[in-house]
Amino acid sequence: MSQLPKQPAEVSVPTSADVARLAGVSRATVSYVLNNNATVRISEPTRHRVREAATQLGYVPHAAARSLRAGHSRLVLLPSGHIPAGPLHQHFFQELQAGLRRLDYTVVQYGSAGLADDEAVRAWAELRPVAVVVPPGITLTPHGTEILTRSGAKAVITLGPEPVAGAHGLVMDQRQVGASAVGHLLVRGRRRIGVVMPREAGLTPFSEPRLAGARQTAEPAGAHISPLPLHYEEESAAELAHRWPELGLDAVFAYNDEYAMLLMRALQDAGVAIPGDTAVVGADDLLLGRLLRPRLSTVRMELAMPDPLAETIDRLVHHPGTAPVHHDLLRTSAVHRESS
Amino acid sequence: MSQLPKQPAEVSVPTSADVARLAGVSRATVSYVLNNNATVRISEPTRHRVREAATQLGYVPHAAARSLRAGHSRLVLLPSGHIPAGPLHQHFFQELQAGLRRLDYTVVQYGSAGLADDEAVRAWAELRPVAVVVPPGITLTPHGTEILTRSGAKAVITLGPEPVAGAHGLVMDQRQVGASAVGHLLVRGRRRIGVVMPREAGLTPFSEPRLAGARQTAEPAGAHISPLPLHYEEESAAELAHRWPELGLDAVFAYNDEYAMLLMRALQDAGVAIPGDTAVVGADDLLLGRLLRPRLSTVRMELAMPDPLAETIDRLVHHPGTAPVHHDLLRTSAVHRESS
DNA sequence: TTGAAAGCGGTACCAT
DNA sequence: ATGGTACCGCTTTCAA
Repeated sequence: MSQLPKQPAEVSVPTSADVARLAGVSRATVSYVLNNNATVRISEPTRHRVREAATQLGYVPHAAARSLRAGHSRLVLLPSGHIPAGPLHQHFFQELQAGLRRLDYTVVQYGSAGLADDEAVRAWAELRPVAVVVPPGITLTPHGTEILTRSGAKAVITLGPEPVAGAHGLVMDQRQVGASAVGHLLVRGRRRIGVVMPREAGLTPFSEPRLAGARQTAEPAGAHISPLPLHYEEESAAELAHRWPELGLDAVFAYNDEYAMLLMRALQDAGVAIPGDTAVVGADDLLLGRLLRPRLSTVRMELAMPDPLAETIDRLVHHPGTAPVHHDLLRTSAVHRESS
Repeated sequence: MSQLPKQPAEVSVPTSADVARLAGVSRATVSYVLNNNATVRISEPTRHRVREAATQLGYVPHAAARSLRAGHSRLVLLPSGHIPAGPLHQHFFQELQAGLRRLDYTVVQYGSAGLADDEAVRAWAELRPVAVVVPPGITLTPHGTEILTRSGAKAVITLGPEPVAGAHGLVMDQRQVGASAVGHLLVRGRRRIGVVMPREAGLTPFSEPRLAGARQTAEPAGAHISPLPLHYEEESAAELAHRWPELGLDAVFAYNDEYAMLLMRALQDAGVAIPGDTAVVGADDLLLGRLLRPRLSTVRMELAMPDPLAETIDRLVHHPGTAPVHHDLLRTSAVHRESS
């Protein structure tokens, strides 16, 4: 059983020609058998000999050669950025990936951190993906879209907050998050609202739109929004809590539950009553937020239809002519607990 | 400026032949120029014309064709499983990826969730990666290793708790985590120690070794270990906390900080004094654990040398003969706060 | 039922 | 300083 072959380093990779030779047939026949080609009839004994030879050699077809010949790949590229992917996204991609694999696509994540926009796009294009799904936090320019389509991508899909010219946009409008949070706070009578802006790099693509959404919602109600830069560190939170009185805020939307928990603890330590003096709202509906006292109010987010998305991609691949689709994936709702 | 070309759907992808035609040279020359081939001298005007033509057509080389010809790729494959990747791993991979890219490798994550072991391995092998880095939680059999090396992989590296025959093992021995936690508890005089076992699927590759490490450390000290199955849900924790008195434990290692926070809250709500009645230790050293009262004791984990790992891989690629390396990446240390 | 051969997009040797 | 061309591994007509 699989005793490691201590060959002199240079083990040559078996090709379909090797299989053919061993089975005593032509490469064509090997291809027919291994791909179960229905348009051609191969005798059972031959099929058997070919299969036998293949497993004996440990033959694995060469994807590059195959798709080179075919003129197209079934590769779906999923660039990933520097953003620490939260459980929500991870789950979403997991589903998407499963759905695409069911449709017989090869899904691959390509880490693009540290590449300039167009470098990254070129790198993706070299792989000749049939579809590219760009998550929020990675910027795709119209020019980038063009490079991709010109290199054969049938579907280019952005998940960012803004539709990109030429690409199909499945929008995740982060503004909704800010809007839900602030809406909730307004209903509960708050008017002077802080919005935490994480200082951590890479989060701006999320925090800026959330702030914008907060502003849009606050304005008509005559409420006031103050951005509050914050590091994800105890000292930073303590410092912010320290000057809380002079800020004169009666509520804060803390970007997400983690920043909310951090800030809430600091505020409590500084003697600020929650929700008495200041209401606190997070986002993500983490389990941990429910363990705090008071329990953390939050904005719950759901990503609709990862699976239909797989089918949408499949449709786009087959009918590339289609006009860009724009869809909103994000569903948000405020969850009232005790901190607001 | 990049007005979207509303072509009748079938835009043909430009090849090096197209570039050659437009520049009025041969394909060979195009290759020389675009790859800055030093072994051949091309006149400046020609170089210019070629570059001009390439950009004008939006030419991007075809990676598959290139590596088919070259006989090898520079692809490093990084299978990813169903396990919710924590920040520690994400950071580690980020670094590894950056390091490898600096060495001019193409790094790609391949989601293998829902594939049987050998299906997955075949799928990887089809891509003819030059190296494969298998994270913990994904099982690689010796047979799988053989398939990969036979298909041309020069370096197969496992990050799991157990070295795999034939592969280079960069071990992350999760037992250390349990050992550190229990060691800490023993020093503080605890003897009847519970170990939380998450019921969530996919965590067993981590939880089992941690339990084993706990047992190994407890035994010589005459301490007793009780596994405690727990769902990551408030009800499950409450239920466990409810029968805490009858368990007669004076300490618990809660798998990680998240489970620890969950359990600690439930215990407090059930009237169990922490650390008076029961000491609690988590793992991961999350910031959030420091916000609890009492502050959560934890096991800090560090993944040594992601960057040297990139260079190790590079070396392995160049000198494949090398005997399997086995190395321990994980550094753990207990951090005493207030919950123990 | 099977085989011979062309060709996918690049690269690199050998001529010119 | 350039061009012609064989070849990488695989699929797919077309012939036999």
